[in-house]
Order: sequence, then C-alpha cells, then structure tokens
Amino acid sequence: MAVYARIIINISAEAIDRAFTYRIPEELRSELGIGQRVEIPFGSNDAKRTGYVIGLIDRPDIDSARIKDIIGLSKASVSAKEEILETALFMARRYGSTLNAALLSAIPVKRAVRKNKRQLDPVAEIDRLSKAAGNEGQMPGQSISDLELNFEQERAFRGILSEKQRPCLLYGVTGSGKTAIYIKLIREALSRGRTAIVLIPEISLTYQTVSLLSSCFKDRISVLHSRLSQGERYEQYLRAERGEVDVVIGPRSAVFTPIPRLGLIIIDEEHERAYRSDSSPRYDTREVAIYRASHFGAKVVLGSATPSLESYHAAKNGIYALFELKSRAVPGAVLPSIYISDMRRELEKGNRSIFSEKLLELMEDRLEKHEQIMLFLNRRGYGGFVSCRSCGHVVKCPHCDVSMTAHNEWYFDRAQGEKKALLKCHYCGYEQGLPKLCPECGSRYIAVFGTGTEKLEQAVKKCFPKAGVLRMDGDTTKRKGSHERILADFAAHKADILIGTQMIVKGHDFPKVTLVGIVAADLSLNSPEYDCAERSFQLITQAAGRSGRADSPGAVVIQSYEPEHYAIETAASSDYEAFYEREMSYRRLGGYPPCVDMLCIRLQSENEELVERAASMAEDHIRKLQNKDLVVIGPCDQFPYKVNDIYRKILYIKDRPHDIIGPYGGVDGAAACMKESELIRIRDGLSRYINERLRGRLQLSYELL
DNA sequence: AGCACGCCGACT
DNA sequence: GTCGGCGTGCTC
Repeated sequence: MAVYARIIINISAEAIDRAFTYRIPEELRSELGIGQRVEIPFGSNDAKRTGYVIGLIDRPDIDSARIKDIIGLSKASVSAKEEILETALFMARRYGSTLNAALLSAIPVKRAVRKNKRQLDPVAEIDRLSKAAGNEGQMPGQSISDLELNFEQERAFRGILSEKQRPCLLYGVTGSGKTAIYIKLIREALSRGRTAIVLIPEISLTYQTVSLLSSCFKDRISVLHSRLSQGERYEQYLRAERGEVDVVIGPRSAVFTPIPRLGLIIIDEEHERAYRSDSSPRYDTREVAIYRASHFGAKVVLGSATPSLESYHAAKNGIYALFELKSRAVPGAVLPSIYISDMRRELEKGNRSIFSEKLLELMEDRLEKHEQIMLFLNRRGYGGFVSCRSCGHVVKCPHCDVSMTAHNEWYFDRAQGEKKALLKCHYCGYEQGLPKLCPECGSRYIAVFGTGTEKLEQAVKKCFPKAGVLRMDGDTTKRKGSHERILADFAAHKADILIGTQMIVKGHDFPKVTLVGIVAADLSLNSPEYDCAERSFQLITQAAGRSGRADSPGAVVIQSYEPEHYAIETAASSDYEAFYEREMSYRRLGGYPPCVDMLCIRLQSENEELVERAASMAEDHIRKLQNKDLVVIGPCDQFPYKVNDIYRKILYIKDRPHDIIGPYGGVDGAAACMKESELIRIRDGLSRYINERLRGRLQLSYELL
C-alpha cells in the first residue's frame, strides 16, 4: 500500500506548478486514491491548502525529513476519475497552463444545491422551451420513432461505424440531416452498453438539436445548460458519475463529464469559435475530446456544414475520416437560389437605401405569399460609429480603444439635465449621451455612420408598415427568456420578418422562411484576423442555410460592396471545396494555420508601459532561443488595444511549416510531443525572463492555433 | 501565492 | 543604533 502521494497544490502559480510529495497517514492509506482532493499543510507556516492526488508512490523521492503529512480528505471532495485527471494533465502540457488551472477547469467545485430554489429538471426545461419555440422536437418530415435514413445518411452512418481509429468528420450541407445520424450513432453506442457526450457550441442557440435528442433519450439524458447554477451543474456531474445517465449534452465544459464507459463524443457545429476556451487554459474542445476519446476507447464525430479549415485539412490528409452529405434530407427540399447584390451598383443607380432592388423585390413577393423572411446583419445598435463631419473626430469609449455605438434609446445626461441619444461601448458597456456639438471642434455636424440592427428595423418598418417585425440581438435578448419568446413568436408566424445578428443564423429550423437577406456580407470580411475570410464564409453559408428548409424553395440575397471577394463568391455558389482551396493557398502563402503551428502569447496589464516593456522582452527572449524553426511576429497591439482600461499586446510565434499537422496527427501523437515541449520551453523561459526584470501586475496567457 | 531571509535608507 | 523597504528564493 502506497505510503506517499504526489499532490498538486491548489495555487495557480508557475513557481509551484509541480507535484509535491506528502506522507499518507495510516488511516487514509486504504481509501486514498488518484484524483482525490485532500487537505495538506503548505509553506513555512503550514497554511492549510487543498490539493489533488495525481500519483501514489512507495518510496520518498526527496529527503523524507522534509515530507509532511496529509491532513485528510477535503470536505468538498470531488474526486476526479483518472480519465479526467489525465485529460487535465494533457491540457496543462498542451496549452501551457499551470497544472492547477487545468484541474480547475476539468473538475467542478462542489456546491450545495440551493434547496429553496425550485429545481428544474434540465431536460423538462428544454422540452418546455422548445415547445414554446414551436418546435415539437421534430424535424420537418421526419418523425423520431421510425428514424429512416436516406441513402446518403445511411452510407455515412455505416462508414462512421466501421471507422475504428480516426476521428470522423461529418460534412453535411445545411439541412442534410446530421442530427438523425447522431441519434443513430448514439443508439448504436447505447446498444453496446456504452455512453455518449454530445457537445454543442451553446445550448440556447441549438434548441433544435437538444429537443430532438432529449425526446429520443428521455430520462437517460442530462443537459448542461448555461443557466444552471453551480450546484445544479454539480448534481448533473454526480448523476453522470454514478452512471444514471447515458447521454450528456452540453457546451465545451461537458467534454470533462466523468461518465463511465464513454463510447462516443459528438461535436456538433464543429467549426464554432465557442469550442475554444477564452481563458487559461485556452483549450480547444475538439483536441481535448480527441485526446480523451483516443486514450480511453471512444469515437469522436465532428459535424458541420462549414467545416473549419483545420478539420477539413486533417480529413483530406487522412488524419480524420471524411463523410459527406451533399443534399437536403427533407424530400423535395433543395438548396436555395442565391443572388448577389453589388451595393456599389445600387449606389450608382441612385439607390441609397439599405436594401438592394433584388432584396426589396423578393421581400415584397414573400410578404404577399405570406411566407417568412430573415434579415441578417452582424452589428447590433443603431449605427456604427459617431463622427464629426467637420473635423473627423470619432467619439471613443474612455475605457476602451474602440468607437462608441449609437443606440435608438434615450440617455439622460444628468450634468446637463437633458435627454440625448444613447451611445454604448460594446466592449465594456460604458454609456453616455450623443454630444450635440463635436467635443473636439465644436461643430454641429456630428452624425452617426453605418447601419446596425436597430436602424435596419426602422427601415423595414418604414418600407413595409403592415409587416410584423421582430428583432433579435444582444440588446433584445438580455432578459431571461426573451430569447425563446422571440423565436417562439417567429415560429408561430406572429411576425413575418426576423431581423438579427449572428444569433439568428445558428441551427434554427423555420420551415416557412423562404427568403434570407444578408444585409452587409462584408462587415467582417476585412477585420484584422487571419481567419476572417473563413468566418465570413461560414456566417454567410449558415445564414443562407436558413432559407427553404422545407419543401418550398428558398432564396438568399447577399448584399456586398466587395462581391468579387472569394469568400462571398464561393459562399454564393455553395462551393465549400472552392473556398477551401482558395483559403488554403492564402494560408500557405502567408504562413498561417493550419499550414503552420502558431503559438499566440497575450500580455495584458493596466499599466501600459509595463505591457510594452514586457512584450518587447518576450520578443527578445524568444529570438535569443536561436531556434531557426521559430518565426516571431510582433509584438503588436491586440484589437482592441485597450478594453476596460487594460492594455493588451500580442505576440505570435510560428513553428516551421510542415505538412503533417494536427495534435494527434500521428496515431501516437509524435508530432504533438514536439510542439508541446517547444511550448513549455518557451513558456518557462519566458516568465522567468520577464519576472527577473519586471514586477507588477502583468498577465500572460498562451493559445495554440 | 505567501512567507522568510537579507541587505540598504530615514527615524523613534 | 533599529524599523522597514521590497528583491530573492523556497515551499514536499
């Protein structure tokens, strides 16, 4: 019986980011196991701390006189299954976080469920919400009891089953019935006595999938909602651990569910950004899922209508197995006809409105036929920015390095005792009134430029006064339940036109929608990220995919000032393959992922001088490594440079371009080991180097792209 | 992270 | 002469 335990202390600091050895008291020796949470004395004053047991040993590995005794098991004892523990340790390695931070994100903290609060059964809750949204948990034309797959679906299903080793990428056009395949796969896993995890980018945006799955697997399912309290979440975690459920649905954190006999992980809408964690450890859920699955005998299925370049690239190189669905599942449903409106031409023709002639014409037609319309504009608020036409001054947020956005609401200016139009900062929420005079030059010619959803709504109401209009964006969905309310009303055809941002394009299925207008397709086309074309392509394709999902044919109008851009052209012709080729050649040329591995180091501090010095030190240090395979880019300002009075710098390090990529590229992950060790080397040296020279509040984080 | 040890400036 | 500044190093 082991006498000593290797323990990670619950402090997230690099300096103590390693295991410490403690003696296990006699009475604990039989019950103590790997993954358990214990209390231990730490430091010169023997402060009581918690820690996780990550290993058991018989002989001391240091001078035994220095070894202290474990105090006991922690009361908030959530013991991690070895599977979860190993996955966490992998994350620390791969993403350069501390071991403790990795454990914290993989293991929930025990919290009591508040008893006075009405306890919601998450499944019932989803059912209720999806009923409210008018989706009776059914896909049009397909009932659940006799889930029949068409030829393509059947072929993909069989193919995935017979793939024993590799992760499977299921690439199926919008409306092709990927969910039906998921259900069949889950049933198959259950029939073998195995369990499944279904990952979705965000519960509230995927009622469709959730309600369909929950009606199929009734009481053996657990849904991890973002609205669950920590206690409720913990309870679901325990249910899974005790083997009371067979299927867990949830956002990225659900990949850590300690469900026994895991046989299948499905990642729906695989390309979504939400699968990357935005705080340390900045893990990529897809990689974590693949790690867990491949080490513990489960299968991974990634599904998307617009696969990420990484995944498609991996599939093309045989690292993933590829399965395609090229047609829509509902008999008679076809992909929509797509029109591009060149807004420069519209201007030439004297059309200065928000709508192109084509869009206007089709809107009239649909309203007449009593069909529904969705208008997508990726900017909330009334307008874009506020600027002075006389001197060019732009009103900026005092706390962030971004322009303020005008809103169609009143703001009461207490200092001047008058009502003004509201200006909001979309990064920190700061509000102020629209100045009457330019604060810079005093001119009266201060005006709002650009168009947001509020202005679009105004324009629609003016053009079609009889049409029912709903708007769904960050501002109209702030209150709890308003999200569902809007969707339910639209599904019940209480409105003809739904205007909205990103959130209306994801996974909704409104059979009566036969027209989708993409009002400003190039809004995000020229943002400064290397993958902005990919994101635009995905957004346009997903938005277009909302049209004509049932048997009446749909249309899509894409409005753009840059219609010859390949992301728009290929999205319009629904040609993913062409987009992929163009985008890959650009990534190859520019040396961007997935053609190279890229490490992104973010530095932030309230002290501007500090970030700047730290950033140039970081650069200095990496250059000194003299590794010819590493290319340093930057440091440069992160966009926005300042958010909430915190200054942000970013540094990119590219690894030598190589063709075989992907973390678990090789079956044994040889490629990954090289990358991980390089990351650790950079990280270790880096923080020591910076800390030697600088003191003060500086945050460093790492992301691997 | 937190704490002790240690070596230089202005103070009861 | 001592109190206290925080730079440095260690924690099983």
